[in-house]
Amino acid sequence: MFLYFRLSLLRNQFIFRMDNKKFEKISRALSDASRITILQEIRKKQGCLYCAEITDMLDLTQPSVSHHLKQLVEADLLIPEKEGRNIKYILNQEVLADYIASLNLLRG
Amino acid sequence: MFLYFRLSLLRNQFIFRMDNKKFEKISRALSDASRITILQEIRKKQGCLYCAEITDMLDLTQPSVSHHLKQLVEADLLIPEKEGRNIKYILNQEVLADYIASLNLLRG
DNA sequence: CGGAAATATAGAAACATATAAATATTTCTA
DNA sequence: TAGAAATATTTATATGTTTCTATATTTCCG
Repeated sequence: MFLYFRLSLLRNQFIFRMDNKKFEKISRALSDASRITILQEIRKKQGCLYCAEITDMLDLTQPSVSHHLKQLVEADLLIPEKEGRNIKYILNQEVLADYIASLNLLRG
Repeated sequence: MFLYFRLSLLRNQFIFRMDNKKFEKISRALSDASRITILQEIRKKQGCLYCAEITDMLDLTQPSVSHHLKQLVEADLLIPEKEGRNIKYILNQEVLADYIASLNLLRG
């Protein structure tokens, strides 16, 4: 069972603190060069990119890219949206905001 | 060689963007339950804790704790300060702020 | 319906990580 | 200076991660 706590109101949007398990999972998802690149490229494209575009831009085989995308989706950083046989990946702004909020709790 | 770029001025302090290698290293340091606990406990104690206190509070052997502390230090999240045969670990607020700033760059 | 295109999964190899036991190093103190 | 206390290093083992090749699944289109 997951317990979330409301933390603060920012940018007209609720920010939730995440538990340590989730924080750990997101950190691990962020701890790989290819996955960081994926997120940066999605940011450049205003928040979403297609799977095929990601596969093209990385110097990895298709299954490897699929593996990395899975980690990002399982960490809730990306939301996959099926469009026929293509998949559009959308950056999950809320989870990213929650992760940042958790990091801010570590500060003095 | 390390190249850093000045990003913004916040809280009377410069925030620097970090390169992806450093971002990756910090993320990896944050991707372990014991290390997250260490940082949270340091936060509770206003930013610093002694090695012995950390070893006491974690249910791990001393070498394992030493290993985790090393990772946090090598990621620059903790600054070790020797005091005789004790070591005081201080949270590196600046690096944490830089990491958060990098994450904010991923947002829309 | 059959083939092609897009993505996912399974399996294996190479490498990295977490942990503990044993030992080493550093530094204080009696 | 000898021993104890605090921390680090080495070594070994078990587990996890990244990457590939090969194959499967899903979905479109002629």
